[in-house]
Amino acid sequence: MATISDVAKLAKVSVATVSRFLNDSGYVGTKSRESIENAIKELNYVPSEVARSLSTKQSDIIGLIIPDIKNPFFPELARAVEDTAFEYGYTVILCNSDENAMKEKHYLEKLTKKYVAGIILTSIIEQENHWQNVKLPIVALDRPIDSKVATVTTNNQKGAELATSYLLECGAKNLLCISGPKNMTSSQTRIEGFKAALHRNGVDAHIIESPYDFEIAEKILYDYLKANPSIDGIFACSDASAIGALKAAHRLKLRIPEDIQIVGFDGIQVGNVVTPSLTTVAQNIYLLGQTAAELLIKQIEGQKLAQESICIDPELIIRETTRKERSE
Amino acid sequence: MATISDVAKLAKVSVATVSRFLNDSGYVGTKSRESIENAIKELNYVPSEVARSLSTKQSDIIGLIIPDIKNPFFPELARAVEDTAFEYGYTVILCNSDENAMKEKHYLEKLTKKYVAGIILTSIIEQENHWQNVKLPIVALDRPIDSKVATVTTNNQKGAELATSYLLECGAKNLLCISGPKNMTSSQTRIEGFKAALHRNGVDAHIIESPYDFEIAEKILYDYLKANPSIDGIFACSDASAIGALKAAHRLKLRIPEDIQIVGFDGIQVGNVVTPSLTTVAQNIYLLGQTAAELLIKQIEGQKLAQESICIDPELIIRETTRKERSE
DNA sequence: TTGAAAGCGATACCAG
DNA sequence: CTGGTATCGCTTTCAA
Repeated sequence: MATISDVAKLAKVSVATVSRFLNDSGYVGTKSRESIENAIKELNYVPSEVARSLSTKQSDIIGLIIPDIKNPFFPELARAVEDTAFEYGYTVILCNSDENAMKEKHYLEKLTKKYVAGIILTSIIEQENHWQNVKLPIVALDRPIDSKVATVTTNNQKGAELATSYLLECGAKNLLCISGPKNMTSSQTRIEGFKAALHRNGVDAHIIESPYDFEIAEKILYDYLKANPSIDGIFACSDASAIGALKAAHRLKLRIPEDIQIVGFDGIQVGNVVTPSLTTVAQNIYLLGQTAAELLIKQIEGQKLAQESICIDPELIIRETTRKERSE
Repeated sequence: MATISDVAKLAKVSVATVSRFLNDSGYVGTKSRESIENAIKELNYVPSEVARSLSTKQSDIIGLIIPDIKNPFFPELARAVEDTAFEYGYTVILCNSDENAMKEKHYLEKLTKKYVAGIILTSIIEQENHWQNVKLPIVALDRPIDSKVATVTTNNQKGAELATSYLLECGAKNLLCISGPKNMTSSQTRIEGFKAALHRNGVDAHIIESPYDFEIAEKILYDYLKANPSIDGIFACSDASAIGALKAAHRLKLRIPEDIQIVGFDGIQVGNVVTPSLTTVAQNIYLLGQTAAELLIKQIEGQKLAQESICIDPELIIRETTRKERSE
């Protein structure tokens, strides 16, 4: 691998001049410029980002910490982050935390060691403040972590209200809400929205908890629906549990949407391919990722954006698990 | 940020000693050890990987270049790579090439600049040899690129034969094969397998081409099945096109598997959630990724594995788009 | 068992 | 416009 001084030697100039040429900083004469260009060609020279990082204490690497890329919500998010990073000349390191605080900490430290430029984080740790030590620019994605940290989320409350009202509008009388894990703020907020919408309509309802996993949700819902046949409308806090509910209903020979209607939350691809296709509150996943990346890059590049938080509206996508019947 | 010399100063030893301590290389006296440990605690010292990289010319970063993380095949693959990397102390940079040679080249160069330790690559460029310049350890994943490069693939031929024979066994008489893009070796190999199985059985069949995208496949298949109602068995070279076929058949009011049977290829999650659930030749995606990562790390750590190539057997997963009827 | 000092490959300040 | 050189933080001989 050729180095900058090889280039300098061959071009018969100093390394300083080559460096200036490389970074378009300061003057470089036409002759110098030319011979440097040739030398670079000839030596097949590629500057070392590592050396540059060491001397500038900066890098163009962004760390992305998410629970699990296998979770269908995250590929699109990761893609959006990567696209945006690419556009601005950054590169992304992918870390799967498995919702595990130890792993999250491990990665945080590891990324710090690498002088990453900044971190985008869907954190499991919503209460502790172990990122206080992290001096880097951070953006919290999907889950807020600290009021001082820039955050990008979906308007969960609004989305849940949208879903719930629509279910009611479609004639559902006996509602069930499938919440996510209790420690997830987003799930809690969705439940708030659910309750608010019910309250406005004077209806009462059940709430049960299930992880965002369609097989587990299917089991839980199978038992629950069997025991509570009067339920005719379900709002699930995730598409995964909505699909679980759909499968459970299938097994119980309930017709969808005639006997029971279902609305999910997230807007992942599978919802569209399942039969009947899932009515859902779709988060704008790509925009979420893109916005987070842009916010981070702004911070990295110096613009202080004092506790800027961005909340993105979701959108109700009506498909086949609900019936529009204007409640007569 | 504290540096190694801060630690040395505080611990009243030399940086060399601290370095030896950090890397467990060479002797460090008990007293030195102790004071170094304290100094590190006190200063909250974290070694800089960048500086280390610069002096050792090594790093613990692995580059992973794939077409698109949104493609349902890749999240699990990426996860396997990341898990394995994590286990061995490496970190992975994710790059989406979009099947675009320019982007692929860009990333290859970018990764080189960063002194990545090695690269795992699902390449679009199967003919050109632009990786000849890349001096780094490389493993080709899913798609072979060069006989000199270690490769991990699924046994596509065998998988296709498995699928085709099974379709025949289930009584299908009039087969259609949906191939992938012509320039993909894996798709070509699957077609070989399809033909081989047919040949053994003296049956003839149609082959059409479709991208690995279920919406496009649905359109193509809708027209094709409409024009060729005699087709009663489909082998798709990807689950995506299989699902497209399934949807098309649905729209044509064909009953599955009574009127038409379908077998896919890949074994992605959605196949299981679609209705009826998809019979498919499942690649062992996780193992694929894990093996590639292990092969790469072995190379990185010095073991020369002259053109080692690993071919992993897929497995037929029988679900609901086929009917087992032992050919009457 | 320890430390001094020479790199690693760039950047950037300061003279010229 | 250009070049010398200190510096970034760590590793690695080589002597002591």
